[in-house]
Amino acid sequence: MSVTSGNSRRLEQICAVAEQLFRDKGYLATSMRDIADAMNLRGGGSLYAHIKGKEDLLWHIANEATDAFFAALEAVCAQPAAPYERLRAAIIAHLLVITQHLGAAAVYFDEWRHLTEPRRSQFVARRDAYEKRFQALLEACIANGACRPIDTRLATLHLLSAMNAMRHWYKPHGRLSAQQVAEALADMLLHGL
Amino acid sequence: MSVTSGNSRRLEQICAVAEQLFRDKGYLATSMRDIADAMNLRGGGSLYAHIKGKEDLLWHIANEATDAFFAALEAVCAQPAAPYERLRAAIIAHLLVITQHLGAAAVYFDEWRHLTEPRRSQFVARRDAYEKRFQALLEACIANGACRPIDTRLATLHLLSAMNAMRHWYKPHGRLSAQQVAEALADMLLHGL
DNA sequence: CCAGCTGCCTAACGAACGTTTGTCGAGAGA
DNA sequence: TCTCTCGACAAACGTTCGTTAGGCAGCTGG
Repeated sequence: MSVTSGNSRRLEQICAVAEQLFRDKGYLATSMRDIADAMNLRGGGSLYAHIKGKEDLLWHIANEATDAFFAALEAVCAQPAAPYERLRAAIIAHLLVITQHLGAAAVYFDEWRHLTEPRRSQFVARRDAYEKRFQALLEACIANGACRPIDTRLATLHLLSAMNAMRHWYKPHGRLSAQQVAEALADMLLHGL
Repeated sequence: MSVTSGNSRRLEQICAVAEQLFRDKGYLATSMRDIADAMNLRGGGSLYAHIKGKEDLLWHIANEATDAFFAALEAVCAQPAAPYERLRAAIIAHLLVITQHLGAAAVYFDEWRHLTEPRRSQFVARRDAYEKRFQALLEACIANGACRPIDTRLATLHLLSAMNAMRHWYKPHGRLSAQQVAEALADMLLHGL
């Protein structure tokens, strides 16, 4: 994973700080000196004992996010359930991953395009595979009669992008818990306003 | 509008090119030299006969987008209609503005945060006002009984962010026309999957 | 025919960026 | 105690950025 040396505890700290800054200001607007400052280091150079370059941070965070989404989806699919219940569970699981990894979600949805090849293509391939799994869940619902026969491609694009848009307005420690927000959102997505 | 001189036809051309690049690569990743290149000019300096600075372009595009959204919403509200039909018309109008101004939409939703104060605050204020108008439309539907009594704040956030997420996947000249996509999306938002 | 304006060119500026390098103090192991 | 390792420090590197300045071609109105 492109680590140069030693203490991987420290690497996780750097990634956590970078995640927050990438979400707040964006990848390009975040300098190595910003990250160093946020860790109480005096110069950006100190970070290079732990990483090979700035893009390593982006790559590491992007993969963490991808892993989290896949893990949540596979946990849902591992359990026996009717197509509709499975889709609903997958939606809620996806939303909960976002609420728990807001920084990584920003990288996963917005900042990934600053990856250079070939990592960018690798990322996109994994992302596409995840979307196909979701589309299959939706098609199972329609085949089952649990959903209206709508355009599945359009519906999948809408469903995923609508879920992902949650990162723009969800605030932790708000009036509702993450679980409550996720359930309410799943309800609106499945049954409308 | 921060124009330094002369031909405002040329300014519009610059903005059109910048809009495209800001959408493709992001504001920070787009250099003045990139914009000049895309206009077949040989150096970034030539642009400064028409603008005062890079941020002027962002500001100009952001305002064009805001104006377009407000104009579409006011056209809908100017016509007499029941709350539900008015909400549906507003949704479709909003989606059509996005399909017709994909570059400006990218600035309106993503790149605006690179505006510096006080313009950033001015932009956010206008954006908030627009969102409040939409929330009022939704509340009218609930008061009317046309919609279920859901959490209006949550529903508004979801509705707006779900509509805006369309910019990530909509492609002009696709299988469906913009009008068809907008109507299908409005249907899914209002009635679920 | 010429004066003036407009728009683009070229070159350069200072600042900020990611990254590299050499140094040094603190702690661990023998 | 000596030695080795590790993380942080400070300074500097080459590049790219937004921006400025000066000059020059071509059109326009008198």
